[in-house]
Amino acid sequence: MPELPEVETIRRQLDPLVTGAVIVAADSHWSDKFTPALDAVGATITGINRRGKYLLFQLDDDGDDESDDGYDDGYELVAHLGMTGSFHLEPGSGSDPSCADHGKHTRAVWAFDDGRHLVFDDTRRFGRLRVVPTGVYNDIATLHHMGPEPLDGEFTGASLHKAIVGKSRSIKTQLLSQRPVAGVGNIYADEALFLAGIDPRARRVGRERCDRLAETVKQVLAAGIDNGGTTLRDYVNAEGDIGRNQHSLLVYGRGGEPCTLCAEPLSTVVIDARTTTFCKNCQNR
DNA sequence: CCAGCAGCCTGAAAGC
DNA sequence: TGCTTTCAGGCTGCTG
Repeated sequence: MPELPEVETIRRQLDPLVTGAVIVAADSHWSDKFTPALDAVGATITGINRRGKYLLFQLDDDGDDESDDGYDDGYELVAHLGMTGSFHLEPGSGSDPSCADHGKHTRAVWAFDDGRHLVFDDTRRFGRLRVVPTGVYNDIATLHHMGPEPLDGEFTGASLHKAIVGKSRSIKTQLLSQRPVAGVGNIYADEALFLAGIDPRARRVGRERCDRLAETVKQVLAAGIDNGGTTLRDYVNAEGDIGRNQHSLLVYGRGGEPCTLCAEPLSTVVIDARTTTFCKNCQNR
């Protein structure tokens, strides 16, 4: 389940390898979640950015701006990995890409002018692809309303508090909404709430606790990146390797095990259909 | 506008 | 040649 650290790990690996490549052909799974892959044909990849859990492949549409459509800044291939998405490159695969020639769960393939293929696999098909004018996210609701990047300085206890004050949903639900802060998923939400001493079911979190939570969100995401992401089931980076951060998790997936702070058994509850692990003793509502 | 929830997906694991 | 049920969950789109 790729969250910000996993997506950032992939971005860092892929960016130097695909920058400058020209997409000469593409193929995709029939679902309209993936057919937008074909819209990138003809473009040159000028780099990869990331916003929250979304990868943003920057596309230069070859200088053909005669249409004067107001989108001189080019386009972006927006990719969300969903639960099980992954990217990798295959060398020298030719200019006639076909998903069927790759893995059983390959959902999109882009052929480059040098013969390499960029391959997107996604077993459960929770991922999505779109090509949009750069920065125009009106049709991608979560991206359009995305909160600040957690590691770039804009995200603070004050901004977190401002984003959640007056809302009645649990703090964990709000973190997962991507609106108070970008890129936090189930694993890192549980970890950050544990370190901040906040019960994930809490519906009122004051300013001081927001200060703590903002710090622990940054802490767990930065550690996740340093460790190359968390692999519990499916996640692999662009080189096919698993992450190492699963060895650093303090609560996620450890229901029933002793809390590392007080040794009481960790509790498991379901919040919004997501398994949630926390310590009733160390985390307060 | 917000809160809540069904639906999308497949394979691994558990249950019988 | 085991079948069935449960579980994992990010996001979309609908309802109230």
